[in-house]
Amino acid sequence: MDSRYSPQDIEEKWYRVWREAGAFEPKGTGKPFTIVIPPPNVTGALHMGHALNNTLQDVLIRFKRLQGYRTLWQPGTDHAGIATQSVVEKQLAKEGVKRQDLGREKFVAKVWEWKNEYGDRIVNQLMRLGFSCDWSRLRFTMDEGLSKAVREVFVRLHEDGLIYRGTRLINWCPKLQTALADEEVENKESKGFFWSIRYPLADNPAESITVSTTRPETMFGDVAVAVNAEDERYKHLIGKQVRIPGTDRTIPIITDEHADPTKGTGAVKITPAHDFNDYEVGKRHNLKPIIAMNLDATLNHMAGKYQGMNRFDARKAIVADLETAGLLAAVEDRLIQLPLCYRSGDVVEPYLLDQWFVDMKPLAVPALEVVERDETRFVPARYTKTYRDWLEPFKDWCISRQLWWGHQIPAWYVVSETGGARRQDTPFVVARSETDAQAEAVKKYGPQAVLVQEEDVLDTWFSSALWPFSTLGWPDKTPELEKHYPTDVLITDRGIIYFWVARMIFSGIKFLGKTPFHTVYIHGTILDEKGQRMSKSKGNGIDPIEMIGKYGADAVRFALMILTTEGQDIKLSPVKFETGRNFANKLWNAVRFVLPHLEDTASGSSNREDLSYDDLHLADRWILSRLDETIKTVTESLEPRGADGSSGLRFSEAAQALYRFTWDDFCSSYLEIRKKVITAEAATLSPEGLAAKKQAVSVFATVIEKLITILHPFMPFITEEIRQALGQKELLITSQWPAADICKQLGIESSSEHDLEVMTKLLKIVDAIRSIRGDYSLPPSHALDARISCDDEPWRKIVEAHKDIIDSLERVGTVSVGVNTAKPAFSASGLIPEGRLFILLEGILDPAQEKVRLTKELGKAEGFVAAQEKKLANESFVKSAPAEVVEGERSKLQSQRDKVEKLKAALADLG
RNA sequence: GGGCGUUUAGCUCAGUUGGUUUAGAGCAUCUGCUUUACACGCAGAGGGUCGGGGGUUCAAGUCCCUCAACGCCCACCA
Repeated sequence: MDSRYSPQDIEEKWYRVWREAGAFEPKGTGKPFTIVIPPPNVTGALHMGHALNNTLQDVLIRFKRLQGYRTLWQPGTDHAGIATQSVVEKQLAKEGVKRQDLGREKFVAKVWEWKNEYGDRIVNQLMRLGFSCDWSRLRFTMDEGLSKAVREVFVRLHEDGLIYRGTRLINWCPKLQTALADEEVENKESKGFFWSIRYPLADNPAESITVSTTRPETMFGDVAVAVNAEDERYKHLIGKQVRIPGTDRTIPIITDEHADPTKGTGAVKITPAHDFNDYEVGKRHNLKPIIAMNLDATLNHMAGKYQGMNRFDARKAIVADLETAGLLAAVEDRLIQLPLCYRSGDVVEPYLLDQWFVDMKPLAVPALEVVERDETRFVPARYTKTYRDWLEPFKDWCISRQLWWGHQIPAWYVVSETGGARRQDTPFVVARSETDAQAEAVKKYGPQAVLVQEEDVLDTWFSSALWPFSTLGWPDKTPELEKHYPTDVLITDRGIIYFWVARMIFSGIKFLGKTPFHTVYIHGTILDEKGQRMSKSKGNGIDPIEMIGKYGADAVRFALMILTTEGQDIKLSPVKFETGRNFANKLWNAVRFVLPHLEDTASGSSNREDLSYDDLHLADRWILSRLDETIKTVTESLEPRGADGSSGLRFSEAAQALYRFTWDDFCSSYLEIRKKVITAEAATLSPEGLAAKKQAVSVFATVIEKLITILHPFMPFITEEIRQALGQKELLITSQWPAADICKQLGIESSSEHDLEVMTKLLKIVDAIRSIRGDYSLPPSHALDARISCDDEPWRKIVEAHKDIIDSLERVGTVSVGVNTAKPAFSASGLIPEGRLFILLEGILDPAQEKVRLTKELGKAEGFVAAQEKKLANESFVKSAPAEVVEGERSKLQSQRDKVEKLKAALADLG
């Protein structure tokens, strides 16, 4: 074994072994535990967000697998409608080809080609991190099975009257030429203008009403001017007609509550086809909307001379013309919220169009209830509010997209009913297949019915919403569905609570009658070291694959886990992975150190049954009880939902417990104490010595075996490698999670508290010696003579019995242990529990320095005593605080008083 | 405009239901180490009074109010 752990050598090997062993597949008759992966886009490349998100899932899955659950981590990818279509379009553009040149069928074939060629990239990248997804069950949202689920859901929702087609004002992306859902629009603040325009009265052009707008180019779609009924300024104008400048068209002045007298001029133009508020106003007043724009965001025939101009050029031209005509009353700078398409970044136009919608209220109500009833819980809990606030307004979901890549809507227009053409009033049938559609159309409209399928595809999120059950085979009744739905925990980021989480919950309830997961864990966002989001355009991303190459997959995983505290964003920089790498190296070396002795005593974990309480050294008992504590902490921290209903998923806490135990307790203390015994040359030992060595090695083997098991979810590769090095044949990944009962088994439990106490005190003696060594900058080569003075005989006996612990942790020449011994000349004093410590420093001791050191400590102790005395002198404290708290404070005071006395004595001794 | 989060050593962060820590860790800094598992290491040390202000309480980093800074999300661009 090399002194440096080289992850590169073993990661690929173990991943292959695990896969060949089928270790990732659900097995056995244990209780199922299921996680569905948030499917990455097929176009995606692995980023740190994926690394974090999936490491969390893998930690849980491996933990539960070791606990004996029948685990399924269901993987897959998302077809990502717009994103994927854009990628392929861009690629074609390089060859000078437009998708329209190819036609729909050929273009879609091209996208499939692209998917088949590059779609596995992200999957392969996920594998590099060791993720134990059941890859044999890899799914894609456009697979035949999942598409079947999509059609089934569409048909059923339609049958239930929850899907309808209608003309509504929707968000239109002119660049992508498709409708968008509300959540797909991002508002961004931007500089703009607020123009006030005079609309002359029809019957008296000398008089006018001034309206204010940020979008003058929509004026050709105006159908009214609204004022507030209470607004004195305009009362005399209500009911009159005004002429839209540049046209002959006149519109009425109406009253509506929407007109706010405090905003602008108080009079507002009403453009129902191009503004969401105006749309509502128009409905209230029965005003027919007028569309003034084409789908490519150029003005249409309503705009007269501006026809054909794009919206931004037209705006400039119109404003200039108004100014010339003297109709521009005012111009004001203004910050406006520009609605942008989340994919293309183009300015979204509200547009009146025929689209398909899902009626949300009947679906949302039960989805709110499961959260109310705690059947699904958000961690952190605050996201419950985010979820609720989004669902509660019950806004219908626009699900149709004018794209080619996606699930084509399973609706067929009976064009034969409208003269062979598809018109707005053409009837349609919705069915699971074209054959079914045909049959139904024939039944309804006769044998001459001619069908044309709806061209629109469904919103990508429509299929992702079904992910927890479509991936398991629904609508078929598969064994997987039977066992693994509902799933357990969903782990994702806050960005897709609306898009995805909410929709999975209502879909799961609607079609399977149960919420799809009991816990939704929302992790933080990975930021760069300055706290900015990582993005391609900023170029501030950290590539996980590069980090794996540099530090190893285990190091990347471990660092991310130690940084994951509930819901907190993570400021990341490459140096953070050093923690993980160093930790792996530490563990590696501990094993490397003891391994030869495991072999030469043949006391590997296989024949450990001879471990018995009587033979155990104090350090053995101590490390075993620390191990039990660590097992308990890690187990409880990882549990998603404790028996008492408490939330676990404290990843950082678990990782830190493992780190501390391994580094501080196991390596720094335990191994150092037992080093001599463990490494003693077997051939030179007496029978007793050999037995002691075997004991020590057995304890080491026991601890390391349990330790690598509970560490395995975090660092799967190195732990599997160590397991094999220990001579175990069975794979660690499918072994057993340990119970925190080793001490109990060995009969240590009854005395463990005392052991812990003694050990802690002994370690404090070592600390005191080391502290003096440090203060005098004495190198380890300088062996110290230590005199330990105990306050009483029983304690002296214990210290005497465990002198070897002190000796092994600190280079001492002689250690003598007495009771109330006098301070030797030329010695430095140290404070230890139930005693005093003297280090002989003849020729080294600097009384002045010693005085400074002791005085400083005395000051601290005296300050504490004063504070404690004051506290305990406070009658209301003694009266109101619980007895044990008061008692605790009293004993603290006592021990500090003791300390003060000893320090004073030490100072007096200095002379 | 509304909602949420953050503010604790130079930096990055822990700190459960207020009281066993006179505030912890890692990194960085300083000192001493070729101690034969590990310099991706060992030992020691310095460094915060917990954003500001007010309040509740015997007791507050921990609860309440308020102010400030930073960040995120949502909101009809009249």
